[in-house]
Amino acid sequence: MNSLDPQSNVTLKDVAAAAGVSLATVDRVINGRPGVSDKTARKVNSAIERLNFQPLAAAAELARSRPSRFAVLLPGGDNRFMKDIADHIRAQAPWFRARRITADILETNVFDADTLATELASLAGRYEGVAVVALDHPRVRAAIDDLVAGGTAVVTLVSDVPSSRRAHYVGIDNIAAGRTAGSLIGRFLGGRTGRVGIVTGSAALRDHAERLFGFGQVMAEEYPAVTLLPPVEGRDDPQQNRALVTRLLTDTPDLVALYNTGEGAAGIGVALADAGAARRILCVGHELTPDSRRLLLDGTFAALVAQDPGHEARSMARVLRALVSGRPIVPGQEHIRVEVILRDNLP
Amino acid sequence: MNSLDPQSNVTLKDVAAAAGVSLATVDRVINGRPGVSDKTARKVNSAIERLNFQPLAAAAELARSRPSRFAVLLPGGDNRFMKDIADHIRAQAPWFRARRITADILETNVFDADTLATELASLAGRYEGVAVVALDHPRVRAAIDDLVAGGTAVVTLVSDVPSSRRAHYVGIDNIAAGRTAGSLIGRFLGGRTGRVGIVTGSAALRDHAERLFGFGQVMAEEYPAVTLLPPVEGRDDPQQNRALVTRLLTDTPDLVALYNTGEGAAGIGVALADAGAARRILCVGHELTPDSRRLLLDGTFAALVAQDPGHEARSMARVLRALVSGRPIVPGQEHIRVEVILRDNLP
DNA sequence: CAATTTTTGAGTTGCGCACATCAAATTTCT
DNA sequence: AGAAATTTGATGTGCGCAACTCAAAAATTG
Repeated sequence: MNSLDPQSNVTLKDVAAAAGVSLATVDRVINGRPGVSDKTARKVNSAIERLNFQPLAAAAELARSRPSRFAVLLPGGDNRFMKDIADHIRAQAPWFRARRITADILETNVFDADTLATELASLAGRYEGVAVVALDHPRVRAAIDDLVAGGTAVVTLVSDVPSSRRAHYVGIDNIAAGRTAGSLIGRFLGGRTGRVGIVTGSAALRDHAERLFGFGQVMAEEYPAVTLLPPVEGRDDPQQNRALVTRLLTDTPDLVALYNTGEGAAGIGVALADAGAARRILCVGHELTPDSRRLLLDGTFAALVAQDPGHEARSMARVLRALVSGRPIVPGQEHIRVEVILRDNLP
Repeated sequence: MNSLDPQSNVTLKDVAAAAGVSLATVDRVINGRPGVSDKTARKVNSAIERLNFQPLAAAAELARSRPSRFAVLLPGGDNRFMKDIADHIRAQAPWFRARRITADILETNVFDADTLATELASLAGRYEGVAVVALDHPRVRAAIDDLVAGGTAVVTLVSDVPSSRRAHYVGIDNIAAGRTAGSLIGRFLGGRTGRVGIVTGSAALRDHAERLFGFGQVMAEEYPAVTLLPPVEGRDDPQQNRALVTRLLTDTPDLVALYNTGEGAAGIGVALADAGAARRILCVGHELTPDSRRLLLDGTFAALVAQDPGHEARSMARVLRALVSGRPIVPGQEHIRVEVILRDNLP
């Protein structure tokens, strides 16, 4: 038998007794208050180690009881994936409430660096924690760094700004996601040759760009017999995507596959259906939405590479809380997976 | 702007005032204590609704403060996946400790219904919550039902006993997992025909049997040109698997793919390497272990269908806690996904 | 109507910790 | 040495709720 945590009734009082000091001193050490000599601090810390003291989360929370304020900055517009994230954050309401956290979901134009940077700057001092779907741009990076310098915990969401001082990135490795899409297309083609069309939202978005990069990497390395067409930009808009794919289909007789790095799968579905090519062209896209789900079920898309917006919403909340209240982050738990969704493992 | 939880300082006192009753009465209603008339109970409940009262988790926990005891019954032996789960449960120690939960990890022979049933019966009264990797057998089901009848919260882990009264199943849909493996093999074969070998642990295990079922379903429906060989049982043992696969390779000239429903991938890898067929035969297996990871990286396996043991360990803990302390379960969060792992999206 | 039962109020205690305050002890400086 | 600064102790309060007890009020009964 393997007993976890046999007897952990170790309280601050026990620590104080073991260290031969008063409760007040233990409190000073633990909460980093001034006025403790190094010697006593060491005594206390060693007692904590020795007794394996672990503060009771409930009591600490209750006693602290100053509510934390979080802000989540999401792109406006009608991006379905972002709406899903927002919904999952709202679904967390009980979790937030029980922890005395208020979360404001703010919409903004994340595609404009100035707007985003200004918006970020306006949050300083008003929030303890900020999550942002960020554009990777020097001005945005500076705004993030300023927030961090001001004592605000900042995490990036879905799209990262690696060079900034953000404490954490909640999202997937988009290069790996692109590689995964590439491997799926390469494998599914099973030796067939021809051209592969690429529909992307915008090359200016870091996540899309990284997916393209990973995709190109794998195709070049593993499937050199397949030719990649230059990416066409549809801004994640179904109408534009439809027009672009229709043109691809007429211009490219030997088109064998399509890779969509972003949203707007519905437009691709319509274009393929119109051309009667729905199940002849191999399609792989990203993110699970009502549209992409439908196209996966009817066989238009062979697979989706996705990230779980619910997991991201919860991970964001946990990480921000951990950051502002100085508690540990369970490793592994916050790793967002690159998921492969076929018709058969649809959640 | 979308503010979550604008001002939720609603406490029991507020509810009492709003309902025009005393704190004691509110407490009686909320905690189901006797001695409250229907009329007052309704008044209180409506006040709770109206004010959107949500008990502060921390305070409730602190006040309750009777430690909960959980038991986790895992199969003994050297199953790597089970060891991973155990490790992830141990990694939860701080989480458990902070919530005054003690968890005992018990090993037993889950393959023997009598042993397992006896073991389960012995837990009655000693634990508030039990998680068990269960064999689907009438005697085991009866033991689970007895535990539940005695007031113990029971969840099944990894392998379910659907007909029992367990409150929850923490694990994947194994039929979907088998279907996913089937689709991967079918797609990856890309029109090639031939025979597919199946290596299974034991047909007596519900999870393996369900995977076989799902796999067979997809292959029959979607890829009728491919012939499935009868499954061979290797008991998840690398040695046996090696021998079985070696025989398959010599006996079946037109073997094009292998499906392993369980563990022991290492044995398959050795057999394939010995026969020089490592990257010629398409292999799909289950679960991510050091062995399967290696074989995925070196190209022997094309894909793995997996479940996240860390997620399962955490989900089990959350669900048990929710069950014993009557708190809500966040839907979605406890759904264990059927993951597809390629070389490119290895975690 | 009185006697009983049921329902409600009022209050206390404690969970373990954070965060004060004030006084006492100790060390450091002049 | 005395004065000043630093370090420590003692003690209290409150966070919001659970879980009691005991008495008072109301409703039900004979």
